[in-house]
Amino acid sequence: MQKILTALCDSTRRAALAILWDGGEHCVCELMDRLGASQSRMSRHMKVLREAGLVLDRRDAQWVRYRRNPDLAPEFAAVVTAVLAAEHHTELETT
Amino acid sequence: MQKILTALCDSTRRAALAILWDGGEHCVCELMDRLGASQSRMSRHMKVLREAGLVLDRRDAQWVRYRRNPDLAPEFAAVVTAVLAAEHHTELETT
DNA sequence: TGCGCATATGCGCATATATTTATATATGCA
DNA sequence: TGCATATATAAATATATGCGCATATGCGCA
Repeated sequence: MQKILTALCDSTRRAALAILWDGGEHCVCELMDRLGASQSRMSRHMKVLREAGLVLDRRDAQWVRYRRNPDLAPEFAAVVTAVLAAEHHTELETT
Repeated sequence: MQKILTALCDSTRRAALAILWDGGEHCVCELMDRLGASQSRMSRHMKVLREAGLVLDRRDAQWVRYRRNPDLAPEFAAVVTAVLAAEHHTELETT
């Protein structure tokens, strides 16, 4: 629980989760580009998400592809979904 | 959003929220006792919750009574509820 | 084997956050 | 007014977090 909330407490990590949450696979370089984050920064953030159990990674040739962890306990998945939904909601208001 | 997640990122604050989330009013001294927190610590934690918009306070004689903010936007209330539910769930597992 | 791309990590710095101690403020009551 | 209770806050300190830079590692390809 604590690790998950800590992971959710950073906007770059939430943005990465928002991209991954559809279930697709995305490599670190794609996330870097889309979020405008430096390489080391992106890598570290993904490590936090991985260690919180929110995402899984898989090496594919020279890339590492991240994806949502499908085995995340439902009550934790609900937290992530609620946070992403709330953020999406407020973004729409701000725009 | 950021303030709400920061507020949720501390176990003492989550425990206080769990007590307040039923809608009742509770003074700081009660929260101190129930959570085993020192006075200044409890006061600061409640300030974080208040500034995140999660709770409201009201002075009643020499006490300050805190309660859940009923006007919290539903998408944020959903986040809090999901977090408290997840925590409650894991507590049951651990016990 | 050597090179280049993709990713991870150690290190140091700056900033944020939490905690304790001490003190200040507000209220009720004698 | 003076004291007790309840709460807030300031100062000092410890700890955590995020970041960039440099470097290491893994992989494909020539």
